[in-house]
Amino acid sequence: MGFMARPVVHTDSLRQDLLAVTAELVDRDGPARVTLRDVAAAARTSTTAVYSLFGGKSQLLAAVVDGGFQSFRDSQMAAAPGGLHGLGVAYRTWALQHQALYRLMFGGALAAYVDCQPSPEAAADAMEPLKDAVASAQAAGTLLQAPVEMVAVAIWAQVHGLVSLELAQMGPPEADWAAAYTAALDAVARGWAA
Amino acid sequence: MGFMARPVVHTDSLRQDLLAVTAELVDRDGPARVTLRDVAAAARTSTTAVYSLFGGKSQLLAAVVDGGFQSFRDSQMAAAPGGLHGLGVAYRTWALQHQALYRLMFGGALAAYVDCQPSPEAAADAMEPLKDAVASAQAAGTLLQAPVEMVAVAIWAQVHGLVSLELAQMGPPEADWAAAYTAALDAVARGWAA
DNA sequence: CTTGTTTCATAACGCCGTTACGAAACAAGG
DNA sequence: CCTTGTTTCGTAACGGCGTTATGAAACAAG
Repeated sequence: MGFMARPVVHTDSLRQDLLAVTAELVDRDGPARVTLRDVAAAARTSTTAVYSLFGGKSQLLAAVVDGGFQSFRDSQMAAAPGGLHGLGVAYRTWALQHQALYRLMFGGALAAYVDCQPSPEAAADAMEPLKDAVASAQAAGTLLQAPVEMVAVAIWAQVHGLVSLELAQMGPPEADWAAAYTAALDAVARGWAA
Repeated sequence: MGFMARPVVHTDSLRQDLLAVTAELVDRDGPARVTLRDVAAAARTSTTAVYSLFGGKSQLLAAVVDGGFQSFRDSQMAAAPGGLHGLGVAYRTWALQHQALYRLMFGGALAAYVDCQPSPEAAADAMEPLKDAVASAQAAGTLLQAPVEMVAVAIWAQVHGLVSLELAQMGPPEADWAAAYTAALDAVARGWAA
């Protein structure tokens, strides 16, 4: 009676390979055209690996989304010294550099095409640098005294809304999104000023 | 040699039936779970009708989205007398009353899960009441003098971003979205004031 | 080398969007 | 009235998807 048998190949290293490969395919072909067979082939394994390591396509995409939120949070933390303005600029920069991922992170959850909602903690963690900046500005007396979460979510919604419309190509076709973005950041600064 | 043969059943009336049925299914089950077979069965026809009347599932969903934008524009026009604040309130009201449709209209285009992008004119028409209100406020001297389209798209992005985050259930779990929404509307008014 | 046990790749299943085919439904001509 | 011709659409087949079941592969122990 043997205890262990066939050597394990569905290891955590393969798990991260699958994550990377999936993120790459999402970025190249868009979320809709990513199939488990392609993912498995690109990672030199079979579709079974996705099921033994993630549970299914939904969970795989959800994990990719979570990774996206972590990357996004890192970029926000790196931009934190720049204050609210720096965070806003970094937000759009990251989104434009990871368009397909951003679409999946927010559009996927919105459209509910796949139940690939991020773990709530991932989204909350990504918002923390913004909340800190809001609290700092309030402490410095430059920002209106209002519940931190409310101000933060409103500012987040402003930048997310602009990036979202820009990526969805809504709004006027010849829109100068960069100009609109900076103008909106200024308006936010004035609107929430103490 | 007969000219006309079998009576035509794939008429424009059936076309609108399909639109209504699809919108209903989208609203009940979400866009992901809508299948052509279900749509055809609910409209008492076959899937062929979708192809002869729309061209395929993508165009059917795109038509539903266009109808959504028309309905949304009507609601905005009805709220136009209320000025910018009235438009903002009506925006969220409509979105909450047509959640699945709103998700499809904006999330679908964002995630690119289906190429169901609205016709650019439909989205542009829906923004016209807002642009008019911006122009009026500028003429009245209560709003900052800046390109109308830029101000309008920024304001739209603010309300869209908040509604989008609320529907995607992002942000703090016990958030008071109504309060955040009105606070954001006030901040917008201050930020873009003349 | 055989046995036993675990692990994963292959193949099958059901459902989807899409398309090809043939029956259905009528106008005209004998 | 029946046959012919023409147009139209419902049915059935096809390829591809996510998912699942099955059996071969790969080793430890006896």
